[in-house]
Amino acid sequence: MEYNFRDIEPKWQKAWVENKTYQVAENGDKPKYYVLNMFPYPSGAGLHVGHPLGYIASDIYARFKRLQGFNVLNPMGYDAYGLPAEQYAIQTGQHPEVTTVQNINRYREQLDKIGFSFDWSREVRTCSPEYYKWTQWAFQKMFNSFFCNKEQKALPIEVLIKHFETEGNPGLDVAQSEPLTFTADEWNSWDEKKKSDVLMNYRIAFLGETMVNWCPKLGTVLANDEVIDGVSERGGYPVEQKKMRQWCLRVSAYSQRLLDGLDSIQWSDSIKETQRNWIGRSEGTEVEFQIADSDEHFTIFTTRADTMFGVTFMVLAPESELVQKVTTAEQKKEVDEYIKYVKGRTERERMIDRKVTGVFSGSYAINPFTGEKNPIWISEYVLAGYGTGAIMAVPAHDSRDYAFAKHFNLPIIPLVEGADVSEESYDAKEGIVTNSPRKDVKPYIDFSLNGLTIKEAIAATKKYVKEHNLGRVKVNYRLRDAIFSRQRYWGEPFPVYYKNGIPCMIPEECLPIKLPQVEKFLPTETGEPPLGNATVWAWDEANRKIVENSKIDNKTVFPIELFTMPGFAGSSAYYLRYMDPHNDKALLSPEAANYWQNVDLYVGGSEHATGHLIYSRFWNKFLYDYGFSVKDEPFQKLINQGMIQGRSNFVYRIKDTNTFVSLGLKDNYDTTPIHVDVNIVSGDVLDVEAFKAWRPEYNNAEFILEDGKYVCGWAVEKMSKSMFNVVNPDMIVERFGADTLRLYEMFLGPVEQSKPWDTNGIDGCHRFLKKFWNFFVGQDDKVVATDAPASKEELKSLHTLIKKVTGDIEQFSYNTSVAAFMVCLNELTKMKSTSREVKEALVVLIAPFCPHIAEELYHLLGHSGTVCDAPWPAFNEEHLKEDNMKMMVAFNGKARFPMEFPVGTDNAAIEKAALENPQSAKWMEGFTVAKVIVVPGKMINVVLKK
RNA sequence: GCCCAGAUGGCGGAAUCGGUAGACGCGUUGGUCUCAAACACCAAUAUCGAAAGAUGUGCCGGUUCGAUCCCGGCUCUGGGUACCA
Repeated sequence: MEYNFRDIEPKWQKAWVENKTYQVAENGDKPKYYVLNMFPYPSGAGLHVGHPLGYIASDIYARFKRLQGFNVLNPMGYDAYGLPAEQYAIQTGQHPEVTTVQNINRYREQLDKIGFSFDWSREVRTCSPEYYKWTQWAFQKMFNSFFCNKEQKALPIEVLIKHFETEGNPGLDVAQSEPLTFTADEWNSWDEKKKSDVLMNYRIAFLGETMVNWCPKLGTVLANDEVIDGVSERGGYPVEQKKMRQWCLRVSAYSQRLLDGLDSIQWSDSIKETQRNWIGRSEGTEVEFQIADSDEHFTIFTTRADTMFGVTFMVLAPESELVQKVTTAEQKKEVDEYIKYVKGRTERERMIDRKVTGVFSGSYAINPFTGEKNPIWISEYVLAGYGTGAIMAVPAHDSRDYAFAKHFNLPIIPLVEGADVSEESYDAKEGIVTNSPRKDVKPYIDFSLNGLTIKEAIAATKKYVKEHNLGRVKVNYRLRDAIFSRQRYWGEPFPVYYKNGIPCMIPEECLPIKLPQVEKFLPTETGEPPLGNATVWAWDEANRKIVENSKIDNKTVFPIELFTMPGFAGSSAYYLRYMDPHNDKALLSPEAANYWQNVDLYVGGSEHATGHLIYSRFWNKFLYDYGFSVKDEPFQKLINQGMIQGRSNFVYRIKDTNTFVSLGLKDNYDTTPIHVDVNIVSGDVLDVEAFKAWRPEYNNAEFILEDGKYVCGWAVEKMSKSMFNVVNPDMIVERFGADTLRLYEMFLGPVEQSKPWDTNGIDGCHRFLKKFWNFFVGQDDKVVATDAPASKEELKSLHTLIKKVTGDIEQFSYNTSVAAFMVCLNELTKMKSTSREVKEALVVLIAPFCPHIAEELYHLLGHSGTVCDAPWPAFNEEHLKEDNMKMMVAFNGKARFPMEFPVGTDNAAIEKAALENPQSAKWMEGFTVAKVIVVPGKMINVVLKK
């Protein structure tokens, strides 16, 4: 009987569904293991062979863990909200829900063919109301929370309100948008609106003013890449920087915890490093500067407190509120012009052309260390959003300050011994401090840094600043709060209505607030977001229900928020929902949370390093603070699978003709390379007839062949439709079977590495499975297996494999596992092994990789039940023990010939035997032996000298 | 610019602790089977060389009896990030 994957695979896939083989429940008798893939966005293009790579890798791990006796949760779902479906809706009028469901069904069909062990009974979709009820719920929890810096956790907003009522806010150490000061009396005297506004300064989900790219003509906010040269990509309308009220999440409050948490999880160093940079912790000093001839003062932030004596000017961000205060009457016109100029520049423009710009404000600041008056400048190179939006400029030791000083001809004072600052600044934090204070001026204060190293000088300055009340030591984070609203249709609606300008939460019992129907998916004519098109979108407070907009009276019926949530809202806590997906009383039950805890293994692309993987950790930490999640970190171990690239093929058309020339001859002509569908090319040889049929314009194409063949060129590129290099997994499954696809995807190379797909190589894996099948099944359709004990060689071969595969799977080194299978099968075939013991073990070993063939053979071996519940074969070291050790004799490190010794031979005897071996004489001729190094079992190294 | 990762045959990639570099697969070449092709099987396949042998893991240098592996410097490729003071 042949290996008939076309019968075997659908048969077992059906059996798994019928027997609910992969459904799991909390089970206290077994240890749990939670394997998770980043859930896909179901795009209209369907899956290509690159998509399942991570799913296969995690499926192998999940199956392996199950065979080892773990209760494995391996769920799958869809990140179903997103822009492409909405864009498609705008173009075609087709409701996003319709296309999304179509795409999901297509994905499911494709996934099912590959034989995953997903528990589909736990499927979630971010766009289903049963799911986004809990996204809305979490948002409300964040709205009703603030972050206490002292306890480093979220607390209910009522705690803060109580504090305000009794003590006001002095001395409060909480995360906030900007510093405010008020007393209890002031608080108590404020009306509802004012209180609401003040609380926004503290809530974890809050309405905040943020800078956005605003296009007045389109009436919408544009993302950075939708703006080109200051005008909108679509329409070419002017775009300006505008402060807009948006929902935000106070992710920045969790900066330190997000940073510290990285030490406790097993992620790759590179992704941890990316997150550390993104969080951007920097320890520095805030120093107060008095404005000359004024009572005003301002604060700057610096990490280089050692350079206080090298300050030659100050710079404010153009958006800083201080700008108006420091601008003098004479400079006002110039400053206003500059501010106007900066406003017209987008972030993108600033990035591309980095010219030095700025304007003098007319005022001076007094340097508390030198007493000198430093001019205050305004320049866009200082960012309002970081630190205090004001800096002290030390041109000698900061390249940006240096460029500015050179451009505006400002003084430069070097502060490091031997530093040459005539051509560029000296930015390194190494060297001995000098000129601090300068020897040619009378010291202003009794404080010197001269002679100290830079590190010592920073510490000494910090100490001085603290003791003399000139400022404070401060830690800054680069991490920004996340903007949480979008002016789009296809996303979660906010459970918020506006009562006389005050945002109010729709009661928790009324959730979910379902996305309303609209006729058009574009912004309204008055410039409102698409939800403005909904006619039933108002909140009747008394009757607690959604009603027609026409009923809005702002007394009992109020408008509902028109923004929707961004993509990361639904994907931030989905792993918790998988633990208890059908619970309509809570996000998840405490029982489920306590049993499944957190994700043990998370598999997905590294492109989410600074998006999803930060938001998710933030979201989980927030839920952890309230006890909904039982672990501070959501994903214990993370594997980033690489991309599968496409391997494109080219044909070469001779210019202005319809003649195509083969690769080897193309240099004789003036040709244009043209992408050709990889599915009509085999082994880089073009199927000429298929090419003619491919497109009408090639019907009468002519070819210049080499050796009777048309050879195509090739290149590795991204797998995409436009390059005609997309390979569909369905086609591979049809031709070779799911088991072959799974095996080959893993065999291509390390999971974490990007590598090109080449369908030609798949034959090797398919051949292996055919041989594997033939090893078990004889001519008469019966499994050939004898109960006689396995020979020593068979056991050695088998246990080498057990050891290798067990170790490899733990380390996600699947490609070498596959190679080990091939070697082992080869050996066993040569031995004509018929041992049942060996075959039983082999079936279980291959089950994680190729579950269908394993299941079939398991049954042919006489088992009922599923191979998924078989025990993983135990490794026995005894079988690998050798009688002899094979060693290489090397001369000066170069290996020459092998020798064998019984295990346990002592080093002296080995040395003697090696030197007396007749082959050695040849190499030792003309040399004397300096010493001999014996590495038992490996190497006998004879060190020779003349 | 800064941070991270990587560079090994014609190709994808092995070498898990510093010990015979190139496992395994593809491709290529030769052979067996076949009227023939396909399939299958066997053999060879880093480079130079008839061979003995020599040279080889991006480049230069170092440590070591011995380096793909450790150290210093450089080049290139991929990814992230960007006036973050």
